[in-house]
Amino acid sequence: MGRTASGDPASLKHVAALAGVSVKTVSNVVNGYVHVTDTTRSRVQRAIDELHYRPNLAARQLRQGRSDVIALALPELDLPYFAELARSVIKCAEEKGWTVLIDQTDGLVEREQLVLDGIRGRLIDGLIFSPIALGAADLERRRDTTPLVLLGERVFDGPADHVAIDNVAAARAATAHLVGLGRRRIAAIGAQPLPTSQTAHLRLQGYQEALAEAGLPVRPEYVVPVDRYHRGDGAAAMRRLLDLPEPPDAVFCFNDLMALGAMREAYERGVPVPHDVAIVGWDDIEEGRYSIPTLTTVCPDKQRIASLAVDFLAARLGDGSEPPHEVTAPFTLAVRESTVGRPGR
Amino acid sequence: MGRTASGDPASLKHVAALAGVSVKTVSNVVNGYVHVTDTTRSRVQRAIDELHYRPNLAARQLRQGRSDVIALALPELDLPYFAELARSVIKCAEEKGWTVLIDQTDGLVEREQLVLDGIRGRLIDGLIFSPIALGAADLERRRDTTPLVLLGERVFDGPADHVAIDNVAAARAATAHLVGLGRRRIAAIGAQPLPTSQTAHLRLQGYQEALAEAGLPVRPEYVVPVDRYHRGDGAAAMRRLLDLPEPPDAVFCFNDLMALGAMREAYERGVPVPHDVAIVGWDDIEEGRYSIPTLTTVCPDKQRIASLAVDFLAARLGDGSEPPHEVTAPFTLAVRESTVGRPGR
DNA sequence: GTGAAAGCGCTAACAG
DNA sequence: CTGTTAGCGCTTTCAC
Repeated sequence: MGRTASGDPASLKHVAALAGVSVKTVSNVVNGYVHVTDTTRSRVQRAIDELHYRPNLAARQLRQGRSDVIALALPELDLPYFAELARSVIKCAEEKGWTVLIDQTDGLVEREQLVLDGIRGRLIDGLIFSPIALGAADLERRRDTTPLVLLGERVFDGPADHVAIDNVAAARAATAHLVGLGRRRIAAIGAQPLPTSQTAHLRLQGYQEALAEAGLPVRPEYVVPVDRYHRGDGAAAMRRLLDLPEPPDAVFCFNDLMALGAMREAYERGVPVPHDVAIVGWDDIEEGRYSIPTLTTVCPDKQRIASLAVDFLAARLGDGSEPPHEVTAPFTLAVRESTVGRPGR
Repeated sequence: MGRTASGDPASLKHVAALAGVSVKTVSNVVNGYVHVTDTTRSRVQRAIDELHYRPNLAARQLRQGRSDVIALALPELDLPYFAELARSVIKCAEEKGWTVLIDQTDGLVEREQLVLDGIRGRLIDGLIFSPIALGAADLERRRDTTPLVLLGERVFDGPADHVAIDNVAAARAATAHLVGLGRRRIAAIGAQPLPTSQTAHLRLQGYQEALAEAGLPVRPEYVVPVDRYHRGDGAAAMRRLLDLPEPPDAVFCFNDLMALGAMREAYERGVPVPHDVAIVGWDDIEEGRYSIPTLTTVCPDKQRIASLAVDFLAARLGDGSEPPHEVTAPFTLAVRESTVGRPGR
């Protein structure tokens, strides 16, 4: 056995001593350098195995100035959209040899501010951030220099890369689909009181544009604001809509979770979907492919979004000199039972 | 401006120079030590603010031997059960001042092995691991000394802390519930061909015990194996069951996702749930509270599991000398529409 | 109360 | 091809 008979982890020095070589040689072997004799290599390798040597990443990072760790900051991990996105980001990052550390902001201003302030102190090489509460001003004010890629709406032409989909166009497409089905009393669930929420604002805009195009009025009572984008909020909003003297015959929900909540509420009230009320969601979460009925939805290309974000970060880490990117990821509209009913029936 | 006029991040030395004190004093201020004059403190603080100083966590870790980062290794982040669990773990860890880094294993042997081998170098202080493919033998073989807490089934009395629920009892309760409703042809979805899967084995055992207690036979054709625990697997399994000459009048699915898939399949075949076939799941994911019909399910106390796991790790990090803990978290059975139908109808 | 110096484990630079 | 040295930024002695 080597010097580290007890539990204390072995260092390069221990391995070098056991193998009878210098630390540099061990380092060369560990890092897979070519200029090492096979005999030396195998001798070192044996020492490594014997001591169960693992490189100390903190020391390496201190020396090299990078950790190969990036942070992914998002509101809630148990919101399916973000969970699916996180899965893709982690997968893409892994291909680059990066580890992902998760920051859960709960969409709270102070948490998001901390993330932006670089709370992770040089621990991370880069940050992929999906802001909810923070707006353009907060981002402009940022002093931390950690490379940043923003996910979600394009809030401004700031100093950060940005990956988003065309919210207005997608919202217009979703609403137009309902119009095309002959629906005339089309409501929207997901407006947000806070002016910071670009997402809600843009989707609302697309909704209004589509109505205008169809010559339909925008009825204020058909635009329902919500606090969060959870199932319960969708259900509550639907309750309000169905209580109206003239309830809508279609509802465009700004995310799938609310759409699912709204469908559940319709079911409880005995209102058949899509016959009496058609429902469209947004996010294309797996759940909507198995719900009863299945959910028509706007499909942002999540894998694409994830890979673009990771690629941007990679470019930024390569040489910090490129101009900010802004990219619009593609989307499609998946038409399912919640608007057109069951085929062959 | 201080020495770091350009973008290079400021170090303790820079701050010390600007404030006209030694690095030690700055360190004292940063770490909130008491023995510092108010005047000194404020002077240092001003320098910190001016230079936007952030401590270098890698250097601190190298010196202190700990990073306050833990890893959470689980199969897939977009499986709602794990997403919800991850959320809780991150929240609990945060209360301890820890950051969580996610390792996604996809349930693959090699990935799980890497996690266990301490691939993270000394980057992480501890590991919370939910194994799928690895069994007792692999865990026994582990050489890495990073404190480990296992989530899920108690595969063995090994050298690691363990948090799980009583799978046999919960499976028995779920099956007994179906028996109590008068169902007599009760199937099970989720058996696993691999002998390593303790989870599937234990749940199957509980199912069989409950049938035996009720004097019902265990029909081999009613026990359906699956590859993964996804919605699609549940749907496929249900297809097989409904194709039987004598289809079951109840199905116990080993997780919610498969139950949801099974419900969808029943719907597509025009088989009413729960009238013709009652369905029980396992995990109590949020989705099952809004599905149509809502899903009867075994509810493991996820928050409890998360906090126990984090607490174990904390104890282990405090002084590495305690004996391994094994704790059984509580569970309940949530009875919903998928077995008893809609109340008041 | 504050300062000076050593060293955590590693790799970059330069010798040999 | 391999060895030596220095130093990343921080905290931890130990002086003062």
